Amino acid sequence: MKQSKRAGIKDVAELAGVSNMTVSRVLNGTVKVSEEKRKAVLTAVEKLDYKPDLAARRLGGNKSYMLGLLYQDLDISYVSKFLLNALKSSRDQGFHLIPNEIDGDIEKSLSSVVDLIEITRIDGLILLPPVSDNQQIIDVLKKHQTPFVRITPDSHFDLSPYICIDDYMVGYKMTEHLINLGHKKVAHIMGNTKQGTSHLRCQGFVDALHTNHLSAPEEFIVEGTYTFDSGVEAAKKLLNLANRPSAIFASNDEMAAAVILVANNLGIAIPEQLSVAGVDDAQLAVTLSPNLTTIKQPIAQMAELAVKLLAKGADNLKMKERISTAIS
Amino acid sequence: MKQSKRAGIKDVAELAGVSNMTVSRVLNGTVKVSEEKRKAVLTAVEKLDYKPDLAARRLGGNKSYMLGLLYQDLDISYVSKFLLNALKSSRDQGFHLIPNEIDGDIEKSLSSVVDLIEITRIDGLILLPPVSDNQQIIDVLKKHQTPFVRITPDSHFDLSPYICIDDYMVGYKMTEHLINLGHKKVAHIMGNTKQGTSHLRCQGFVDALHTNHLSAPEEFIVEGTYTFDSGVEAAKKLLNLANRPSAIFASNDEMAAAVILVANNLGIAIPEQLSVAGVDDAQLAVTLSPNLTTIKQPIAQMAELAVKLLAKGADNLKMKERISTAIS
DNA sequence: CTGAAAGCGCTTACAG
DNA sequence: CTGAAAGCGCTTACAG
Repeated sequence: MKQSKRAGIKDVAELAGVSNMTVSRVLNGTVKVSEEKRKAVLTAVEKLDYKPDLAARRLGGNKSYMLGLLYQDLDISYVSKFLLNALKSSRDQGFHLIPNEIDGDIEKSLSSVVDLIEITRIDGLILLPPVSDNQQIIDVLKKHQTPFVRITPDSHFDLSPYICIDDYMVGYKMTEHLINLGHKKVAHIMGNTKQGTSHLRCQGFVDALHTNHLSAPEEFIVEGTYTFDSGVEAAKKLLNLANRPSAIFASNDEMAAAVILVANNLGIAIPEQLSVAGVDDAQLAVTLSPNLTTIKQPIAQMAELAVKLLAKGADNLKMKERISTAIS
Repeated sequence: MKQSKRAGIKDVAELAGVSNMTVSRVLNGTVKVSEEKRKAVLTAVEKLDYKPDLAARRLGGNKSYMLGLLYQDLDISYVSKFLLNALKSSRDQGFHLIPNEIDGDIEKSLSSVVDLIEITRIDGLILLPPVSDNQQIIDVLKKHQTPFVRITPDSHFDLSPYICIDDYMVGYKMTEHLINLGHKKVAHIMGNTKQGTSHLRCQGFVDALHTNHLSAPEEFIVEGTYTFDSGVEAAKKLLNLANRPSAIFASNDEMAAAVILVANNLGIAIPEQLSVAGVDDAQLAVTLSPNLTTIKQPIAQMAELAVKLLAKGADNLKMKERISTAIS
């Protein structure tokens, strides 16, 4: 209470009867320290309420305990929710998160990112879509060899570690959800077949049916391209079938919305005669229609995982992390 | 391009033919340096693309170039907008902003604030409402002698510097706005007379009338308490007047909404027979009714001012800063 | 106006 | 497993 100054590492070392290094090692948990000394250090730390200075740690070592978050528009609910959760996770991990906007002024944006790397020496960056696919940003990060994790990138998946939802499980769970609703005749509108995502979701769909001793006739799986128009085409095919499905699971919400439109035009009542399900993509975080079942992105989990990956250090970065999803 | 390592202050000093100190002084602009050397330094800085390391600056000196922002709920549009603007201003001022949530877990929240002060050694904090009136937080900041600026606090204005809108101008401008609309008979519903804010807005009202060679009869100024109910009472008094006003300026939106309700009940058409104006308080940032003219808080300006005040250092902190407003 | 010295509080090698 | 030394890259006094 009467301490004129905050306790430093040497105060702790003195009280514990060890050297600075032992204190440092106990706190960082990198190297083995004898139980005896470890306890003495911990006790001293507790007693003095010692907290290692962030700047000194950065300057002496090589970790800054700071992470950056690159976003484009904070006003988007997806972004602010991610930020909120990322801030919480960062705090839990003992890191600070510095949000940084990437806007139209790309020169300025790039220079602010470089400053984050060179001046602040952040330990890593999280890129939110659409920054996840900003080649200029990625190039700069690569050049500076800064660890970064991209959230749901659209392409170039091999460029860096990234986090996306588990698309197989998306397909599986949504299909299972429809089956649990009592549906036996479930159809699927695939997304663009050039994207792995589409196939994963479709596989989940097929497997969920199989697990539940059901199967879909060939004509129940229609290819789309994730656009509303392609959804309209696909829906027409499915709903004009002699033996039409009682539920349609579209690979994204745009196509699901198209299904609803077509059904309405055909006088098919939703949800009485047809259940429609979609998947919420990327920044979208709203349900397009009250009659549409959709899968929302588990933003909190993605944020937490992103922070943890970077907090653990660049070495632990795998190329891909998948997150399970919840149906709403 | 081929530099194996980033340029340090000594590299700049060497290139410029001066000492480290001269470089430091030129960059911080604190002390006079001869024009000749200053130019040499600047040239060298430019050539080497020198950027002083943040941690070293913090450790060597006493500024961290980091600010904290305390908020309670990022989902509130007022908060995310403030954050966004504060982030931009911080960047412009060469500071980093670390957002930190204050939630129900007050122990944890307080400790995170203490960490911000003791570990990160931020240079100052911005408190957003309702944190601006959180006594526990304020006590901690006072104890640690950390500079902080409160945004639109509700009370205890002498506890710290704070930023609020210029209430006199709010009253003045809104009244002027109504006069410009052609109104001659403008009434005012004051807010709680125990708060200075109410009197300032009322004075602005009176002065605006006066400047425009108008005046309000005594019964045109009614006291309210900022509540909806008090607005109803006040509106009844005003609208039942034999010579009733053609425009009513209420000191906040709650009371203005009440006026609209009462007018509707009385069969008075808005805006044909009556114009209603209010003031957007604190976190509110939406217009309550399409027929209501309201003054919005200049969030961007407040954020910028808050950052600038803290960036300039504790010495420059005045107790009160006022911001002008815009009518929408 | 300018500089040489010391120090900020940690961590990285280097020894043992 | 543990410690003494040196250094991270700046800035603060202290001199002149």
